[in-house]
Order: sequence, then C-alpha cells, then structure tokens
Amino acid sequence: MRRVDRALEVFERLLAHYGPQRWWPAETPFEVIVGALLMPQTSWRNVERAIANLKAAGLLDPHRLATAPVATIRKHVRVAGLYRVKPARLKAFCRHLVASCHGDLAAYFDRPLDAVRADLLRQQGVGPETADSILLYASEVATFVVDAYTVRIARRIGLVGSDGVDHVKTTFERYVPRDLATYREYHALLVAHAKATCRPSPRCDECPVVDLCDHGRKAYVGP
DNA sequence: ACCCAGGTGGCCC
DNA sequence: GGGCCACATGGG
Repeated sequence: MRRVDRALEVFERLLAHYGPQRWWPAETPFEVIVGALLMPQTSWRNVERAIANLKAAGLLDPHRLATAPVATIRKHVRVAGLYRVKPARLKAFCRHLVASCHGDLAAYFDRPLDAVRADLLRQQGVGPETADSILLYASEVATFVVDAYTVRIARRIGLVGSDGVDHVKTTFERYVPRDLATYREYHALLVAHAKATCRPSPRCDECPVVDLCDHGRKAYVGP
C-alpha cells in the first residue's frame, strides 16, 4: 500500500474506532495556550486541575497572569509539576501577549504564519510541539502536531523509518489534505490511540489498525 | 519502589 | 547538530 493511502486509511480507521475526539479540551483559545504551556511531561488530569485552580482564583486571563506574582501563580499550578519553570513561563508569555497585542489573541495571530510561529518559538517553554499545538487549536492554522506518540505510531504503521520529528511532520502534511478539522482530529486520534494501546508494551490484539502495524514483529522500531 | 506523562532547555562532544 | 540529562507532581 502506498504511504499516502496508509496515512489516510489509518485516519479513517482510528476515527471509526474511537469516534470524534472534540479536541482541544478547553473553553477558549487562551485556555488552550495555558494548557499547552503546562502540558510538558505532565498528565492532562493535572493540567486540568491547574487550569481549574487558576480559573477559580480569577487568574485565567492574560492581563491577570501578566501582573500576578510568580509565587501566586505557582501556588495554583504546582499540581502540574515542574513548578520552578512553568509559572515563570506562564507569566512571561502573558506579559508578551499584553506587550505585543494588549492580550488580544486574535490580533496576536493576525500576522503571517511564519512570523507567528517564529514568535511563539522565541517564548520560554515553547518548542515545536507547543507552538504547533497553539497554532492548530488556539488559532486556526492547519499545521500537523507531532509529539512522541505521533513519532512512535508513525514508525509502527510504517509511515516513516527511524527519522526525526521534522520528517514525520512533513510526511503527514504531504499525505493528509491540509484541512483544519482533519488535522485537529488526526492528532487527537493519535493520542487517543496511543493511550489506548500503542504504549511501549502494546496489546496487539486490541489494536484497531493491527494489520497496518508491526506490533511484536521485528519491523517495529521505537522507544 | 519503581516507571511514566501529549517537551523543553541546557549541557557536552 | 545529535545525544544525554534535569525538571516535579500525581497516578499506575
């Protein structure tokens, strides 16, 4: 099977098996950004708790976070771990938002894509995955988000070899039509699938794309 | 008592 | 530029 067909069939089968995921689980674009900054190496459950704490304290707002003491922010987001870096990143990002666009996200995103992405990558704690997550789910840019799960699954289904993140991203973007809803859904489905079966010790008999995988066979290359 | 989580930044070579 | 490593909480 050609790789383009495989990429599309896997999407269809994941969608059929898991159903629409309705990602990103946040109420506003700003919440998406806060969640993305709190996410690294942390379970979504704890990120949700941290966001709920900020909301309850009336701090879930660019201006409020930009001026709140880091110690105060830390008190609320400690549950998300890495508390010596994440609160500072959160505040710094919000200060940047206020300084560059008065906290108006629509204005922030209203620039050429390359400029926005480069600006995101300059912010503390924002790497390629966080930047693309923000663009895809907080803005409306059809860019393919590649996280550790995506790399692992892409290798399992034979879409790529032992290539790096950049190659995985360009591969998906070449084979999957550049459609916002599709990119959002595909990434959400890959995470759902990873959490369900495609962990380092997968249950092959439960995998909905098992005949496209090499679970338990030598062709599998991954962490 | 381990190991892991939807990465990132700072090292070192 | 690639290959390590610390980071910190909460859950399996």
